[in-house]
Amino acid sequence: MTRWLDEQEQLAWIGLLRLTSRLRAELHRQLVEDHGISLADYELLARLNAAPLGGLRVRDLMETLDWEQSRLSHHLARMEKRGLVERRECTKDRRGFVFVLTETGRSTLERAAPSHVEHVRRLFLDHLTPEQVMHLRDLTSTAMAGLSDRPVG
Amino acid sequence: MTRWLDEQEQLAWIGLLRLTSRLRAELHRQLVEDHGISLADYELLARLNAAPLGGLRVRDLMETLDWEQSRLSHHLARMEKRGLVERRECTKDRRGFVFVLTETGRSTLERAAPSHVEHVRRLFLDHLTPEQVMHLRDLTSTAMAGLSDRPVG
DNA sequence: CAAGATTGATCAGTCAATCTTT
DNA sequence: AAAGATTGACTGATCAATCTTG
Repeated sequence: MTRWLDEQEQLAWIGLLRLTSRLRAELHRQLVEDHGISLADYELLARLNAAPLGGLRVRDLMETLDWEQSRLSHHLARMEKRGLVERRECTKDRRGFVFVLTETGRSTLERAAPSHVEHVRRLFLDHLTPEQVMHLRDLTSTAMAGLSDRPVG
Repeated sequence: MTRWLDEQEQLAWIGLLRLTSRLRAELHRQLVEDHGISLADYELLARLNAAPLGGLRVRDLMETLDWEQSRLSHHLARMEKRGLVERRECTKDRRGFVFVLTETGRSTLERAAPSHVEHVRRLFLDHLTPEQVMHLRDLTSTAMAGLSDRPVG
């Protein structure tokens, strides 16, 4: 009864898992060695930087990063200690906090970004045709949508 | 000078990272809840099971899983304690070890596999067209090749 | 009580050092 | 010395419990 994966499906699926874990590992190493921040740090800094007013609530960060609440909370606490982000109390809703980049956080991101993006290209995007990039964009957006609106069970 | 990612490239790249981390998380949770094993456990059991004689050396597991040596070593030690795999000394090369599935390991895998594969389909593959699956297979294989034979620096 | 978020315990992954056999 | 693999210490992620405000 089980609809097992045929060889092509297996190649696609296992390949996807292996590819992304290798890419993450390489990009992580590069960031740690060259800029002293982890890939997770980078992603968080980048989201804060892209935010309209340079700050986001924990709730919003959770959604854009797709992290668990406690992971985010622990991570923000560590980054705060390291002086990369700053915590501010929420004016409207005193349950929440807004996190903003510090000057150190912003300059670290600005120094790291060019080489990081260059690595993303060299390790990955440069090996694809423009059509493949467009296919990938469609595929990820379709698949993410499929993941979100599936039945509760 | 930096070749920044345009909007389409960003959607493809960020989408890929988010998609795979969500898929991993969901599949992991399902395996833990339903079968008491992690996604990492599953992958390791599956590789051992697919091996010609039901066993593999640590070195070979490292390559097919793309894990660090010490991660694999720690993981194998834990799985050995839980009775999922069994360690055997290598006859030809006494530096190495061969790991094989125990009866428990094999039956755990056999119970977990159908629902796991079903989840991979429902969460991911079912949302794609057959063409998209073939594109993904090509893309991952191209990208993995590109990752491997890049210059040393 | 629900929503926003933190805390502490525990477990998995990584790095550097080590041990044994070739 | 190099290859195959393990170990211990440290960092990061997850789970359940908790705290505070709405």
